[in-house]
Amino acid sequence: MKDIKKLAAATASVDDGPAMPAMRRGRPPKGNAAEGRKKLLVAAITLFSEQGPDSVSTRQLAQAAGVNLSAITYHFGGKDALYEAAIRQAIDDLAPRRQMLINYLETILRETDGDQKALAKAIGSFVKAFFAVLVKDDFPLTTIRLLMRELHHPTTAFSQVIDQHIDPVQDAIARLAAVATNCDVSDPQVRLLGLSVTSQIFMLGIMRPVVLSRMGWSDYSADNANTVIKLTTTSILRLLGLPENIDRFEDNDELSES
Amino acid sequence: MKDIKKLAAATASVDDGPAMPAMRRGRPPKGNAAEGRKKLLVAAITLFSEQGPDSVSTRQLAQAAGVNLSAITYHFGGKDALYEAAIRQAIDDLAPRRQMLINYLETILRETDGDQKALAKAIGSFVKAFFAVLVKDDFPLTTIRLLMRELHHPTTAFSQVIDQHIDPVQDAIARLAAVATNCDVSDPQVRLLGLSVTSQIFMLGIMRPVVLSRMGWSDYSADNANTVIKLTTTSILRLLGLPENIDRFEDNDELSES
DNA sequence: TTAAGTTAATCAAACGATTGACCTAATTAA
DNA sequence: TTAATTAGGTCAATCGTTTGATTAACTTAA
Repeated sequence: MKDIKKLAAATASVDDGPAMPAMRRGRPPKGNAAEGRKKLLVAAITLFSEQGPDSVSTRQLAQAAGVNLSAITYHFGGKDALYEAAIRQAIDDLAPRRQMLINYLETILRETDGDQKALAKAIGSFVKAFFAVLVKDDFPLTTIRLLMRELHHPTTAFSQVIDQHIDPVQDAIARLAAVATNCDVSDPQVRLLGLSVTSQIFMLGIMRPVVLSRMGWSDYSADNANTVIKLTTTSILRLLGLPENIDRFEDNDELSES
Repeated sequence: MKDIKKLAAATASVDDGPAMPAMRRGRPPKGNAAEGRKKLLVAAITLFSEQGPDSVSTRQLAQAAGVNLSAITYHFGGKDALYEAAIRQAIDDLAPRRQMLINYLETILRETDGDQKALAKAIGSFVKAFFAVLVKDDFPLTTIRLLMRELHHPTTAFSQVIDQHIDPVQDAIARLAAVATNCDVSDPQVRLLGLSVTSQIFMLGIMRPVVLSRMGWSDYSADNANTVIKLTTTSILRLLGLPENIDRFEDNDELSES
């Protein structure tokens, strides 16, 4: 009975979607173990960065990963567990860049050493450099979007993202804000200011459709990026109460002629 | 056959969930027509403000509205159509407040008439008044959240929200930003600045879990609100390049009207 | 032999939508 | 005036899909 069914099914072969390199069966050789697991994590980061666990189906995940449906249960135990693993993976993937960012900010603080003017200039350079990195092809936009989504729609993974990604970065930003505003790092206003400054950049991503619509843009490329960088630099310096007389604003801001 | 089934079902009576006032049958009297429609819209605004159409089921909507499942199809044609109707309703519900906000901003512009110092003071008062309104019980937080969600995860209703809610308000803010920075309203920088200023307020809502976690708060009440208002006021004035002379504490705003 | 992993088939639950029976105010016809 | 009809709406039951998860058979390196 069963054998008949199986045979029939074996010859059936419906659609396989996009031609995938056909997962090899059997036990994997020592070196490349749990390959399906990795493929699932990559697919999960991509899909969950756009849609949230409720709106992404296990079948979508499996197909995107080129993996059998049951691999999710086998490797992670279920969809929700896969989501948490993806968050964890995202945090780890970002570790090098996170550390670089923190080091950069610490370096600025160390090298400007309280000189407001120098600090302002360094931050201006930083914003420019940050956006330059942001538009590069290898910038992990998707991974970051996943974490942002988790922060916006918290699940059980929330505190992990806060503890291991947000807090370290925000602490560094707060230290910088403290120096800029001549306040103590422990001052609540300084922490909040750090978030304000950060939101100046992230607002462009979070409210992207609104910004593009308002500006009449279709993306952030070329000239549009320059407009954004110019304003963001000014905004951040102003938020921090730093002088902004550097290379920019040759036009009508400081000297009101009318 | 069928009659037997129906009778059996009639006496079955499983669970009805929370005790609802039991929708009356028959044709409604002239005055109160389409009552179920209205109840569905209210429930839709509430549920869709938190979860997005994909994650809210028709059964959830029907139960929250105290209405039969098929009422959704009957009144709107389907879940997606109900979502669009809810967006439309939200836009209409916000019309009075939207107009008041725009009028308020226009009044500020008219009455300060280019005086930067007066403008700064008026904006300071505005922020204070805005937050005062924000925390009142009748403030339509849920309705606004629905529109924000649509902007963040655009569907077919996106352009409606932009055209009828965002653009009018942002245009008014841009006019104010133009005066504050001595630029032309058509200047892209001014439009972007308007969005920056707005995001200073909305960031508190969008990134609420992050802000609360970073600040060690459980909500925005009392002292926490004061901290927020203080920083937001300063931030907005700085973003607009306006003087922040004002004594932020124990200063009575001229418009105590709410 | 076992350990590690893949695969098609299958399951119960939940999903959006539809149906036909039912109910009553309003309208029309006799 | 009253009886029939229609308009507007509710309701339980049901349909076909999709969902997340499980299973048993299969495959190959260790």
